[in-house]
Amino acid sequence: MGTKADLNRQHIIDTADNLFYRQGFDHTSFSDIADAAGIARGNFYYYFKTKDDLLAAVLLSRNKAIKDMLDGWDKQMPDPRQRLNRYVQILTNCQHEIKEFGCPMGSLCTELAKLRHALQFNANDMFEIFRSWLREQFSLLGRRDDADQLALHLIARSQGIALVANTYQDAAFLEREVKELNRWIAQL
Amino acid sequence: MGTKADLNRQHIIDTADNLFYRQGFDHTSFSDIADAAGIARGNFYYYFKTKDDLLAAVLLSRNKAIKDMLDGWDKQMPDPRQRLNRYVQILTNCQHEIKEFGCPMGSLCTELAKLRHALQFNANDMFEIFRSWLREQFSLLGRRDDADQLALHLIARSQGIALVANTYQDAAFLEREVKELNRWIAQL
DNA sequence: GTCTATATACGGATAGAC
DNA sequence: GTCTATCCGTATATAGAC
Repeated sequence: MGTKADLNRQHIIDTADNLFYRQGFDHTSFSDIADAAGIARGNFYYYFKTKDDLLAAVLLSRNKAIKDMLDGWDKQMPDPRQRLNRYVQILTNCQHEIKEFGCPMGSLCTELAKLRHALQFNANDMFEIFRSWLREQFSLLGRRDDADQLALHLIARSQGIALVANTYQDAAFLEREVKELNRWIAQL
Repeated sequence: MGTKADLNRQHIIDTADNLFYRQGFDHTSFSDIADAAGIARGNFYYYFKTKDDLLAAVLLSRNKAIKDMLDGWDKQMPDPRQRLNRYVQILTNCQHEIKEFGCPMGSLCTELAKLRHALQFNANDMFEIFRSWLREQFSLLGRRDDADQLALHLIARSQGIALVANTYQDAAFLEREVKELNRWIAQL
């Protein structure tokens, strides 16, 4: 439904999503979100009962965005190898954000693990969507036996690159490692 | 100096270090540290003026521990390949902590980046100590031209493994990837 | 649906007795 | 050096007028 309330709700979710990414979940206050979204603090609770409710909504919103993106890739690209390279290309396309704030998925999962947050494992769904999609591509390449291991391997490689690029704020390192991953995909 | 005050100071540092690792820096309060260390909140400020001072002391303490460890390895093992494998073995030895809390260096750097903390780049020193030591080992293996790139590559691989092992709380994945890294070192 | 005002808890940090 | 008591800011969350 495209009612005004629904649009406001999604606007809050998008604003919170962005701030959670840039500042961390715990470190982002309702005031931060309210200010950035242009609404009053009090009105906030009309849409979300607690901060955890808001986090849950952000996670669902992210999951949908990831699924939509992968569906689009599937329609545009029939070749699994091309799809794998498109996955790796995220690192290049988002290199400025990654340099500043790391990976939105990895940094959030890391934080929720430390907080021992109730939604810690809900956040894994983001990775799971990528993982099953990657598994499918490796299967199509004939690697049915170790498709899942290859999927997790590629995710871990990407996460390591994002973490180091963020820590060192080094985009050149990121570019080098992306080329390395492209070579790895080519020789599978 | 081994005075009582110095011992207390180091005791606070060690307690804070452990809590920062398990709960995160921002999420750990003075009350948490005081309770865990068995001292009163007020007495805390006799040793450290601010929370940031305490973090700085924790970082220095970590740096010293890393240097001492690497010096020990250098004395025990003359072969650079053996040393590289010993580095990777940290993942296996610490798999339970990594599964629960991730890598102490990577998760702290990730958090400080989000907080835009003044000591964000001080925390990188931990990685820098490993990086220069790894660079030395790759140089000894005859890879003088790309020694630094190999060092960063290995650090990124390790970080990705720790992050995914923590996110999925999956020790089997960690073990598989460690074997992969051992193969990579063997065929350098 | 949106706002202001406020309850309540907890954070870092300080003062000062002992 | 160690403790208790406390200030002050900010956080989540709620109440209730409009």
